[in-house]
Amino acid sequence: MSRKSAILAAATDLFAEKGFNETCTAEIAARAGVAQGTLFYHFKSKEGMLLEVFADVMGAYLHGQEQALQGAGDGRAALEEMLRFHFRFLQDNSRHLLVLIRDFPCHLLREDGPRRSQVREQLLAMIALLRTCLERGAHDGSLRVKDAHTTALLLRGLLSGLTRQQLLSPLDVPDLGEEAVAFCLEALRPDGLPAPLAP
Amino acid sequence: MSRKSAILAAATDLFAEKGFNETCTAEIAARAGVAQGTLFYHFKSKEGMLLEVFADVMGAYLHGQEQALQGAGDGRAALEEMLRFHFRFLQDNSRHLLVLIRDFPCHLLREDGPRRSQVREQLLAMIALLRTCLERGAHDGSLRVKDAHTTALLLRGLLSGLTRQQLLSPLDVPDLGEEAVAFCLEALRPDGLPAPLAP
Amino acid sequence: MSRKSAILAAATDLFAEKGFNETCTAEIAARAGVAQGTLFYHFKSKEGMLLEVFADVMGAYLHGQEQALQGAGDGRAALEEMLRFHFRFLQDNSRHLLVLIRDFPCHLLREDGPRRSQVREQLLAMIALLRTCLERGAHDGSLRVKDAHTTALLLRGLLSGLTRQQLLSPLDVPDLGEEAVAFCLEALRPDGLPAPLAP
Amino acid sequence: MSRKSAILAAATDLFAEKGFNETCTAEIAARAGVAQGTLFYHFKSKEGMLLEVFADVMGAYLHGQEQALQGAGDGRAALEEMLRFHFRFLQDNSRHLLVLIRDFPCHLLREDGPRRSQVREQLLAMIALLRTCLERGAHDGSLRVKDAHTTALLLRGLLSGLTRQQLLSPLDVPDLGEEAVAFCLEALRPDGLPAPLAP
DNA sequence: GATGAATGAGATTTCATTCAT
DNA sequence: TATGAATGAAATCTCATTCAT
Repeated sequence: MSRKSAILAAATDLFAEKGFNETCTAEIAARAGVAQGTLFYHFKSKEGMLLEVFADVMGAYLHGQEQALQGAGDGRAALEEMLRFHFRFLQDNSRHLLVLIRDFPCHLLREDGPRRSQVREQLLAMIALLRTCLERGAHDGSLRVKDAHTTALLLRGLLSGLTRQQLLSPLDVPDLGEEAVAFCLEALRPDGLPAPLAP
Repeated sequence: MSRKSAILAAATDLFAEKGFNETCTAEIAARAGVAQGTLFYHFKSKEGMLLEVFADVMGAYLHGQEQALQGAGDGRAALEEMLRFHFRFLQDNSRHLLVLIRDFPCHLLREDGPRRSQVREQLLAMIALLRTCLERGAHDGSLRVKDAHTTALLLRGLLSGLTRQQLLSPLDVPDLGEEAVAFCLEALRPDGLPAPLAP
Repeated sequence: MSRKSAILAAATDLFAEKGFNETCTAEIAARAGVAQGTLFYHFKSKEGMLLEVFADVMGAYLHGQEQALQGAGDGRAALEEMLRFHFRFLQDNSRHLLVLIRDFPCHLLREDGPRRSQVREQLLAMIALLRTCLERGAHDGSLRVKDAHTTALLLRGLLSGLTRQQLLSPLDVPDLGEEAVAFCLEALRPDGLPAPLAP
Repeated sequence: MSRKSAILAAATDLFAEKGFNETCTAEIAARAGVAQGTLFYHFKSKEGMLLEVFADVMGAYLHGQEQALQGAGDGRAALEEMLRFHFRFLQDNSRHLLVLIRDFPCHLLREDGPRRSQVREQLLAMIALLRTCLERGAHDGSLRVKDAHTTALLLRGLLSGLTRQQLLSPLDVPDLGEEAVAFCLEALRPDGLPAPLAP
């Protein structure tokens, strides 16, 4: 593993574990097994590391969501796939996902810059993916959706809120994946379609 | 206004505006119009200020939710009231709510201490309120709820996620209050109950 | 001596001795006998210290020059006083003067700021003083001056160049004060006026 | 152009533009179009680059002054040539001259070393040139000079001070070349010689 | 109760220089 | 001859907190 990826891995771990602010660059360097200066040879700044970590994790997540969307049948099935993928990703990569939701670099995105716009685009891409899925369902009658964009935002809020609660809550929160999937599908169920039998 | 409440007000504003880490105590003192030392006469530490700000805002929020719960008729109506109260609070007190969701003191709550347990209890109280509401609906048949605790957690996750998205997203997010209320009610609608007419 | 003036004194010494860039803040703190943080309690930045040191020394210098100008008789005598004062100041306060000419904060003055404009004004004040003196001499016939402003600039360049050479040259340079005074007076001697006898 | 001269050219530009301390080696390498390591293959250190840049510029300057001195008639004419050459050089090569006067490596010259003594010798050569000129004038009666060495130092101080003021002053300083030449010639004019007519 | 000067530990970042290739 | 990744020492500055008054 190259030094740069060692740094990236160390930063990902630490940002997830302790948060961006509480992680100091000396710690990242130590965990990556490189000198402090090496960090700044490979990245412009600590913030630059976060942005790159961010883009990487988001890239993997988006890739998975795209595949979930493509593989599925009707809109409802696609949505189910996407929701399930989210919670699977949460289980398998909780460390990585934590970076996304812990220090989502809100303030970083207000200003501009190449990395920044990349992250913003990824965020929009996720919403677009959800919208595509919802529009398909609206079209084929498998989902009841009034406004696809609004509903996409609603779903994204729900997913990120649940994930945040799961990973960061001081309370012990059980895995709400199945419940959440059922909740969403039910909320978007067309009138004619009967509720699925409980498992 | 006493010095202590001036400090609290200043801290609330700044924590909401810039976040806990980015706010320095000198700034709080300046905005409150007191000396830096005065901060530490009234509070044990900067973290202590956050905890108190937190408890205050959460107290007001909980108070409102309790009233919403008590005033309403059946479980479904009560839930609707609670959800609507949340988004009204978000509109009227976005600054304050921002403190709750921006720096939700996750790491602060892991350790113990008197203030810390207060905050944890408030968090539990909110979930209990939602559960009460859901149980009432389950009992009177106005809501379809399998497990009240799980659903309460789900609703809390949804609310906090949407609020976070609303207040912190780098994207322009419209007010999703109405959509969210409809979404939740629909998800919990009993089979027999017809969907409400669109407005 | 207050801590702030101790810092100022230490900074003056070190800036004169080693130059601004080669002096580190830890050294200033050590020599002033204060903690490093104290520097930044009293000054915004290291550059802020330089600016203040600068303004102080320049203030003392200007004060002396003003007195030299006021006390003298005709323009020629006034100029002589001013030139002599410069070289006396150079002898008595070489440490302080060194700060002025070593790190004359050229680049600092391009941008703006309250301190910066103070320094710029002091610089202009010095030139104005020289011009006043030259104009007086032009008026009373004791000096031959074509353009007072230009000549003032020329004299300032000469003085600072000589001072710089004196204090910073790697060569051993003798005190050129007397020579310089004679040189300047001779250069500005009106046609009618006989050259003074050599001492 | 060889790599080494590309480096030298880049260093000259940057040292003149931003000063020695504010120029970093990475920048020099980038502007020269070579790798950072290459800098240290050709030069012992960053300081070594400055010394070489210095010697080069000083060499060109001295060469011009020598020619000015040789080509002229009596001492007075020679001095005039030399002074004029200085200001012409200042106009044509302000970038290069800036290196000489901006970071005149005072502290560098205190210690020893082969390059260092070269620079010191060049400095002495310049003074010697001026002295030669003054002595010629003293001898042929075209200049009134009491002590040639002292006056040479005085002229050098004047020239470098004016140049510094011209190139680095935060104030807008007009070209003082003509004034300076006149000023010096007048200061050294023998009693019998009438002042030249104003142009 | 209130102050604000002082602290010192620690954070990020810079940069000349080295060295294996 | 040339490279460029890597270094680590050092520098400036921040900031929560303390304490004598």
